[in-house]
Amino acid sequence: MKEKELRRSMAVFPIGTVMKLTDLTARQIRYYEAQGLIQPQRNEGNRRMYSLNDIDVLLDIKDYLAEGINMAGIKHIYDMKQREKQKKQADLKRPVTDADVRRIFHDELLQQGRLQNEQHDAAPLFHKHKPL
Amino acid sequence: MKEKELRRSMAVFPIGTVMKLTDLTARQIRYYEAQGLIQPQRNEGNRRMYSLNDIDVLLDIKDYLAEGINMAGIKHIYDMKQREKQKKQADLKRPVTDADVRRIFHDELLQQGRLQNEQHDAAPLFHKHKPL
DNA sequence: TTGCTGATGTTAGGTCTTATGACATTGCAT
DNA sequence: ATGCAATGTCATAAGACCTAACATCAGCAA
Repeated sequence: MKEKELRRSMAVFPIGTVMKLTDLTARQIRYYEAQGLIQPQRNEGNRRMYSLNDIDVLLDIKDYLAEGINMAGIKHIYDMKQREKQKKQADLKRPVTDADVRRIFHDELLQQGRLQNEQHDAAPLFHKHKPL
Repeated sequence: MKEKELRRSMAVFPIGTVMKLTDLTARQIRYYEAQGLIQPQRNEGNRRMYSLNDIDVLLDIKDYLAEGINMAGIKHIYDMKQREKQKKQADLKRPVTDADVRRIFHDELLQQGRLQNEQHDAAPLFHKHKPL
């Protein structure tokens, strides 16, 4: 599985190809990058080069936007995914100590607090269409 | 399997990416195209766009050349592959008749004749390194 | 309504990449 | 030595992409 991941993270597509594969404009793709949702590589000539993973993220963003979730919400979702990934990595690398258990509990409580108070943050989580 | 084939034949890579993935020069890649070994698509701006299949072929060409086989030999190999593929397709579509058997025999005999007389053709089959 | 903000469109000027065609080079094979 | 196969190199033109700035337009707040 390691080689597959590597292939999926190889930066091989210029923005023109990504535009066709995702049906997004260059403006949108660069904007999502500016929002920190993707981090394409650059080639020697300073041109953005995207991986299959990048394309997956862009397609997900499209879906989320279509569902009415705004950038702030999408960023939140990716922050969560990031945290989950890190947690899994850590879990694989060393046994869980009592201190870990306390920390995890603490983190989770913090997380719940954040979610409940979302509307007080910089931007609302939901937007436009499909009101809940 | 149909979708996978489709993906492998999608023209998504510009020549710069292909150069890196295959470690061939643009000159070489275009030359192999001129020899009919690959048929990359063109985008609206007339730029060559390559598929994963194209890249496979290019990597194979590299190997064949490293083995000392020249263009003529490589073309021959790809002609054979082409014929095999067509034969398989045909076999799947209809039962084999006596006429088919005769034709196949005939073709194979012709093929053998060509191989034996290769040195009388335009170019020799083998080349440089690794003499047999 | 008025004004602000988020997401995207559009444009301009500059740089990088690719296309084509020609000529040069290198190594075999005759 | 000659010829051909495979590749290098160069010039010119055109296409793709970059950054930065300003424009638009819908939704929301005051």
